[in-house]
Amino acid sequence: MVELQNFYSSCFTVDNIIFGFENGDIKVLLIKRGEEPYMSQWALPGYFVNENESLRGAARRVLKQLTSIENVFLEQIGAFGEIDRHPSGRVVTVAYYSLIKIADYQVTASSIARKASWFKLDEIENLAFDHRKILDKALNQLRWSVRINPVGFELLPPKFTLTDIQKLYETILDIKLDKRNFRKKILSTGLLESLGESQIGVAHRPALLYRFNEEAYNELSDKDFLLAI
Amino acid sequence: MVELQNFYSSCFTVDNIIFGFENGDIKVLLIKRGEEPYMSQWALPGYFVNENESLRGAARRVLKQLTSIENVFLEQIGAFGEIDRHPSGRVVTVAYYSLIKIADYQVTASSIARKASWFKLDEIENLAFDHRKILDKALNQLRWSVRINPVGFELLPPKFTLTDIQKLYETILDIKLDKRNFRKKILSTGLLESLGESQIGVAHRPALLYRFNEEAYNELSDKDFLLAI
DNA sequence: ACAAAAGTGTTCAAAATACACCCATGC
DNA sequence: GCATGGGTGTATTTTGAACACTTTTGT
Repeated sequence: MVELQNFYSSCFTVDNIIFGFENGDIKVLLIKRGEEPYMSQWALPGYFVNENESLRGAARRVLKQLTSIENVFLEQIGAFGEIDRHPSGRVVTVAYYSLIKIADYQVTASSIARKASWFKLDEIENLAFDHRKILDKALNQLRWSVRINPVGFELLPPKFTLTDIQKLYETILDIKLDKRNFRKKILSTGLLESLGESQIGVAHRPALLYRFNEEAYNELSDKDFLLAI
Repeated sequence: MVELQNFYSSCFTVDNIIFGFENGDIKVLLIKRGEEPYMSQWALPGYFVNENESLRGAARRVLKQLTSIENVFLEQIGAFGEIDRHPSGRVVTVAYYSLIKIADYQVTASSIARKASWFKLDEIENLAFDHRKILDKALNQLRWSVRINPVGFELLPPKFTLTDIQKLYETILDIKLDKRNFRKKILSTGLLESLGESQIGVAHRPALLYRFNEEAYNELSDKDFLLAI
C-alpha cells in the first residue's frame, strides 16, 4: 500500500464567495487580511481545512465565524490548484459561494480578519492570491445558476416586490428586462406567493409584497427547470 | 505567518472520468486497481498530485499514462473531500472529465492499473472509494454541458453523419428526438460543415458526412450559446 | 424485390416580444 | 398638483412540435 504520508507536502483551504444584494447592486463580502502573506490586502474569507471536517463543513465554519450565518445556500465553485498560487508553499483551495440576505446579518471582524465589508463588484480590484480569478468564476457560475434554479430568491429579504426581483435578475445577468413580460414569466412559475400586503411609506403607489413559495419549489426542482430569461 | 507545515496532514489526488461513445452507448473508462486499498476493484483512473504540477496538469498526466491520450477536452467536475472517503487517511480528490473518440486510442494498462476497459453505464456498479458519486456528478455535468457548449462533437470521429450526432444527443440526454426537427436545429447552428462525401459500403442509402466547424464555434462561443434540445 | 436507413416541408400550437397608459401614494 | 414607481393586456413574431413518404444502396 502507498504511504499517504509521502504525499503530505501540501494542504487545503476553503474560500468563500459571499454574495449579497443591496440597493440594486450585487455585493461581495471581503476581509482585510490580518496575517501574512498579503497582510492588509483584501481577500475572500477563507481558511485551512481541519482534519476532522469536510470541505463543505469547513466552508460553513468560515462563513459562520465571519457572519454568524448558518443554514444558507452554499455551492461549490471548484478547486484551484496552480503550483504557485500561495507564496509560501503548495496550497490548494476549494471555493464555495453562498447567497445571503445582507440585511439579516451583522458582519463581524474575527480572528481571521482585521475588517470585513461589502463591496460592489466594480469597487473590487487587487485581491490577494488568485482570488480575483476565483471571484470571476463564481460570478459566471452565479449567472448560470440563476437561470437553472431560482437561487435568486436567496438574496432577497423574506418579503419583496416584483420590482425587487426584476432588479435582481437585471443586475446579475446585466441585462434590461421588460416589466410586463418579466412579471408574466416569474408569476407563471408558481414560485411566488402574494402576501396580500403592500409596502408602506413609499412616495408612490405601494407595491404588493410577495414571498418565495418553498413547497412549490421542492415539487418543481426535480424536473429540470429552466427559467428562460 | 502561519506555518503551512502544521497543516500538512492530508494529500490530494485527481480522478478522471473519461467518456467515450461507441455503438450508440456512452462508455466510461475504468481501471482495475493494482494496489491497496480497494485492490482488484474497478475505479476511476486517478493518482496523487505531485508537488510540482497543477491539478489540471496532474489530470493530464494520469490520462496520458493510462491511455496515451493528449490534447483532449478536459474539464473540472469539482473537489470531493468527505473526511472518510479514503480508508487510510485524509485524501481530497479533484475530479476531471474528458471526452474522447474511442476509436482513436488504444487503452493500455500501466503501473497504476492492472487492467483498463470501457464500460457501458448500466454495467457499472460497486466502484472503489466514492467514485460512484463522482461519476454521477460527472454525468450530470455532461448533460448540462452538452446543451451549453457543443461538447458532444468531441466524442465523435472527425467525419460523422447527422444520425450519429442525433444518436449521441439521444444517448447523453436519454431522450428521443424527431429526426427532421433535430436536423433543422443542429444545422441552423452553423457548426456543421458538409464534406460532400458519403458513407460507403452500407446496406442502405449512404448518408452525407459532416465535420465540426471550429472557426464557427470560436465565433459563437463568446455569446452565450444554448442549444435548446 | 426487399430491407434498412437517409433525406426532406408543412401545418399548428405555444412562447417570446414589443409596446403605452392609468393608478396610488408622499410631499 | 406633481413626481415617483406600480400595475395591467393585446397583437405580432418567432420558435417548437407533430407528422409520412420517397430515395439510395446492398444483398
